Amino acid sequence: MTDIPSEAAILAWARLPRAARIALGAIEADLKAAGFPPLGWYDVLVELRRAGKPLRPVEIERQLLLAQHTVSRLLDRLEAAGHVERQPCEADGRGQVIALKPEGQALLRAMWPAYRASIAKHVGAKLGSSDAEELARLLGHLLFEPN
Amino acid sequence: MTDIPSEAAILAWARLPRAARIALGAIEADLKAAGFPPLGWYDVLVELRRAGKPLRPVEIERQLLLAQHTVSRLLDRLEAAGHVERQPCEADGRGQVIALKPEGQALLRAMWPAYRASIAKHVGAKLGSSDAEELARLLGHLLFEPN
DNA sequence: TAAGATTGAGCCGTCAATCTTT
DNA sequence: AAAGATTGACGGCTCAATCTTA
Repeated sequence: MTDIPSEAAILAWARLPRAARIALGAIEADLKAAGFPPLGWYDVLVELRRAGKPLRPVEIERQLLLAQHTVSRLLDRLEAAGHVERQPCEADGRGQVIALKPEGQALLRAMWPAYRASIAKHVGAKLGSSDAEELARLLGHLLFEPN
Repeated sequence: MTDIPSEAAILAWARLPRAARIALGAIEADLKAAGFPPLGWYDVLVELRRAGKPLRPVEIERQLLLAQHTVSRLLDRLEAAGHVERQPCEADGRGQVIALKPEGQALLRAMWPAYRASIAKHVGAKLGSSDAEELARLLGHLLFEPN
């Protein structure tokens, strides 16, 4: 494996964080204007809902590809806002388990229509549907290829 | 234009910030391990070198798609580290002009081999060259399509 | 020793306000 | 009024250390 990336790889790399920052900024601005919290909250809550049961913080970390301390502080805020609850973990005394509260479920339901519309506006409208599929596929390579 | 994005658009959106965060984190970790500063520094310096002349902060903002205050603080650090110099702007008394110093040029030259190798490892190695081209093209849609 | 999780300190980006010049 | 740029206060992420249990 060479140390010299192709020109195409360099260009793709240069655009990747920029495109992510622009889209994320635009979508978060929409949500904020509608009175909603940052997307990190949504990501955690939706993960809990998908699981259908309380999760360990370490499971959330792996799913969202976030660092331990980042998740820990995110959970601080979510708990303070009443969306989740930390419970002792029966299976492992070191750990805890994070339970989704009804308030968190309600937040997910309230946010989704605005979030969905913002995705349509800032992502969907800029890509044909075959382009969107292709983009998802290529990003998947970056996410799932082993180092 | 609909408020309902396609499933493909939703998936592409979900992966975009995650892929960017993973790649950025991995590349910055490599650079940091080699004793180099964050990539934001490189981005600003390379923009100044490409221009071949001092730039206004507002030009840097537009090129890097960053906010005014973000660039202002980045320039604080770059100036404190001796890589750039703020000069008064002759054409517009409100503004300034940012000049690249030899130390900044030297940092660019020193960083590039490590940076390039890290791009190859974390981006190039995960995409075939036609995939890299395609990814760059699709990200371009997200970046350059009007709102 | 290693793994799950938290915490204090510090850095960086953001918000809102401000200043100067156009 | 509007545009370029900066600044104090603050929120959130990161680093390194720490604690507890496996």
